[in-house]
Amino acid sequence: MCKPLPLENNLLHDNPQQNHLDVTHIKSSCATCSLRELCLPVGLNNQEIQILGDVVSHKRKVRRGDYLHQSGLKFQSLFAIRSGFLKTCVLEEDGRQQVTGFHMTGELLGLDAISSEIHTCDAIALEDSEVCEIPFTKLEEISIIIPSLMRHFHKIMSREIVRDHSVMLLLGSMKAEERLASFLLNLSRRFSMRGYSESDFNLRMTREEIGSYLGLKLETVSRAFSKLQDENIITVDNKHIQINDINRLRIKMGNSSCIT
Amino acid sequence: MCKPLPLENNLLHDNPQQNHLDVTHIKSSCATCSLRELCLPVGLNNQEIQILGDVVSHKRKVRRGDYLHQSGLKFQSLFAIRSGFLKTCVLEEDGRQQVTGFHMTGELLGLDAISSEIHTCDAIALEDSEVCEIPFTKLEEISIIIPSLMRHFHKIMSREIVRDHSVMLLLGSMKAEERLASFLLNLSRRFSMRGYSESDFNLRMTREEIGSYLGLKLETVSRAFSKLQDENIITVDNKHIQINDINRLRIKMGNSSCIT
DNA sequence: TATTAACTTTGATTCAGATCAATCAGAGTA
DNA sequence: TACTCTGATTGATCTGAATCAAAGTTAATA
Repeated sequence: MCKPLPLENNLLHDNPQQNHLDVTHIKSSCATCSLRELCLPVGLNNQEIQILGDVVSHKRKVRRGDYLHQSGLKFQSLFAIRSGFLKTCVLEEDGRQQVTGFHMTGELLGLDAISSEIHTCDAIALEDSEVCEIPFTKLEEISIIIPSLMRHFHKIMSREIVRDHSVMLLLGSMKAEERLASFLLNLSRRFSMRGYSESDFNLRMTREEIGSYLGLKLETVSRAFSKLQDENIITVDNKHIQINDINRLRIKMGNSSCIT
Repeated sequence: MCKPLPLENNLLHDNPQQNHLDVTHIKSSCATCSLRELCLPVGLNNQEIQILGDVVSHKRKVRRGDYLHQSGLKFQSLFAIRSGFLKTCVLEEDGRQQVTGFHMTGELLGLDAISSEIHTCDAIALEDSEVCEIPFTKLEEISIIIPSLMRHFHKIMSREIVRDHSVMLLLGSMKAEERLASFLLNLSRRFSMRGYSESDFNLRMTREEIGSYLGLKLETVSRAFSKLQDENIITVDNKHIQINDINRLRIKMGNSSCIT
């Protein structure tokens, strides 16, 4: 545990090249553990790490199926995922629901709640997970003391906006199979960044949840899986996915016939 | 000109109640003009206004059809819209395009570019517009001096994330007519917040651009307009829209028969 | 003002994905 | 071991939106 993984949506990376600081001097308590992920490559000195450590101290476990936070509740803290896998979803009064994201180690949850100080979506663990709670007021306070942290935080928020835009592109202009290909490639890349196989992984979510995220019905998701398997691009065994030909999968995503 | 409008996605409003500061002492140069929108209700003192004023000094005009910024170019500044109307859109190598938003007075553009310091989308004026350029590095610098400004900036970024999530909900789970209803209600509210009629306005964008934003083809958009007109909910005369029954329009948006 | 180009509407047809339905597989649980 | 429940697959059918096509309208420009 506590290995310094390369992560994509965390407070950790400004850019990948800055990834080599020696932090072996940090005691490996669990709080500090996530701290390493949070502050590592921002280039903090010991004193700054100490300051940040006082903020990011509270750890929390979320069992599979439980809420990390719920829409409508007061916002206090951001959550940095230490381990596990969660989904976020918004839902309307009329019961309409939309999965807005799947989140894994190193990613930061709760950004949407900053504006109104009330959570606007639910975060639910898809497997037993661990998060570090980061009281937001305190984070803002120390941002003033540690400008590089502030800068990094801004980048994380911005990255979330970019991600959302690419989901909008997907939902607005891709066909079912293209959406699934895009989804698998995204997961693949994120697993790979964390040191796991990019071509062999287990899905944590159901077909229905994938469908919600991709704007498709579960049957359509299932059919798209089968289609990709028939073409020998992937191998599907329930939740276990193997990517046999990642290039062809990329082509599946890209070559829209409808270049409207 | 330079009237202090109530705006939704700007540096101005923390919440609507804070809207009554006397800023008549500020000289009404055009830069300061946008400044009033930018800093007003964050509760800054004169000295702080001065500091901010030095940052938000450069004004820029964008003629209809011109780019404010283009995907791929280096990011330097955020842009606060002083007047006019713009669209932002992302496009893939394969020509796929997606309008990610329509933006009006008081809104802030360029947030997506903070993460990579390169613009990830195009911003194009749909009518002659004026923006204030805000060098981002400087904004971050003065955020350290003026914490309430930083806090406000975080809320703006967060609000953009919330907005994107609601577009994802729209694209992922609404039918054509519901999407259009939702779109019109959103415009209506935003015009209304700026002191314009909520029930009578002119669209700045084409059916095709609406379609791109809503994940529909232009013909479908046109048909949805006609349908709403046939039901006497709205009156459509090309780009001129009148909402005759805003409640029924709300129902159109909400009562999905497909509560899956 | 005439001419052209861009945009909008409407109709006919097609098709991708939703819906309905049945079966199957796997994970718990009694 | 059987039983139940949830989730996945596959087939048949239906439907909303895309596509194709043809006018009609508006705005831009000479």
